[in-house]
Amino acid sequence: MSTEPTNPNPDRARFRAVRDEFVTQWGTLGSAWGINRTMAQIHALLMVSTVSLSTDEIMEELQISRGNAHGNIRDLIGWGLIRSVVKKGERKEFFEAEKDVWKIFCTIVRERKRREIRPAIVLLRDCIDRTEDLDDTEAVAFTSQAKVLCEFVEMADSVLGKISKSEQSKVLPWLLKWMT
Amino acid sequence: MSTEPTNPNPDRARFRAVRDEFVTQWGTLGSAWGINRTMAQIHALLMVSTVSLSTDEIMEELQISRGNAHGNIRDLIGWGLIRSVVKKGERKEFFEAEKDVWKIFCTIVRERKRREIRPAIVLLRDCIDRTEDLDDTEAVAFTSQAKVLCEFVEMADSVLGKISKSEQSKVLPWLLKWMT
DNA sequence: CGCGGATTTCAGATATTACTGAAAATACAA
DNA sequence: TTGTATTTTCAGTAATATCTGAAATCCGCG
Repeated sequence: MSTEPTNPNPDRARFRAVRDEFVTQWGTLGSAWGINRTMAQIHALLMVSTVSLSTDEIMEELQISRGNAHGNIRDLIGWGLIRSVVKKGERKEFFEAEKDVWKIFCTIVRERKRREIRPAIVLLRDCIDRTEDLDDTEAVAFTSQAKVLCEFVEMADSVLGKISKSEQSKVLPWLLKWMT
Repeated sequence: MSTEPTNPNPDRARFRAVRDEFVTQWGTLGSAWGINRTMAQIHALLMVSTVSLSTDEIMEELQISRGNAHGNIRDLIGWGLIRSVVKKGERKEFFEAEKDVWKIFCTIVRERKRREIRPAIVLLRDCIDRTEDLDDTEAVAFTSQAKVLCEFVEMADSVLGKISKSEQSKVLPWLLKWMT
């Protein structure tokens, strides 16, 4: 007899390994986009989970503390990327992620617009307001560049707004057609 | 007579104050997008500067060390957002930023595609490959979600590729028209 | 060569961000 | 109300990312 116990379910083990790698790597990718690694991991985990998970299950899967899990779960709810669901007969909260990629995309776009694009516009407008009346060469160039940037960001803001308010069924085919 | 010396050039002082705030805030915004604060600040500084700046001038303006300035300047060159220029009669390097917003946008899109979108596609394809043959319910759901994500990211990749290869003069008016 | 200004490197210091874990607060059933 | 499961908070700790500054290297010039 072998000293190595035979793996009782190699398929399941393989699935777990791949899923874990996905969750881990998704976390890494998230940090490149300014998203907290753990938050991206929890999101990834819930996106590919068929059932809703409790805080304890998330803690166990990702080997993280309660406080960490809790905070990041709340943040994800704040972003609108996951929601809490009540299971009958269960006292604790369970969480599930939106699975529809288009909806996920629109949610992220909306939140980024609100949290980062808007503040950029406010900053640029303010810079323009406070330098428009100056006539020093440097100042004029500054104001002019700020205006160009501002117009661009404002345009991006409205385009993203339009897209995120559209139906997937209207935008996607149309994008695909335009892409050829 | 006043103890406060009269400011010799209030306009210039105001301009400096606004520009400094712009540079600082742009750095903050950058970090929300996963960009090193100092790198974003150097980029901001060069974007609104009418003249090219040396490493020493950048160090002075942002009050940072030589090593810090140097590394971030190299990174910006790596992104293609700034370039070094030689001034005749000067031994040291000077740097200037691309000022055209559309070009800046396309450069960032191209680099993000290469550095972050492509790796995501590789990850997703790999996850799909390694789970496609499994028939456990969980695994099937995982593969299916990975496929949906992958298709979406691939589509985003091509759309962004198309846009960043287009002429501003072709895309912008067209976007504006579509937006109304 | 050898000098001197400019650039590059990198080990150690610092700052920032994220995480832990236990205590406090809360919610709910009996 | 009281006991218990669950959630929330947060001070302290850890991990990571960033920065400093001095030494090493590079490079054009006489």
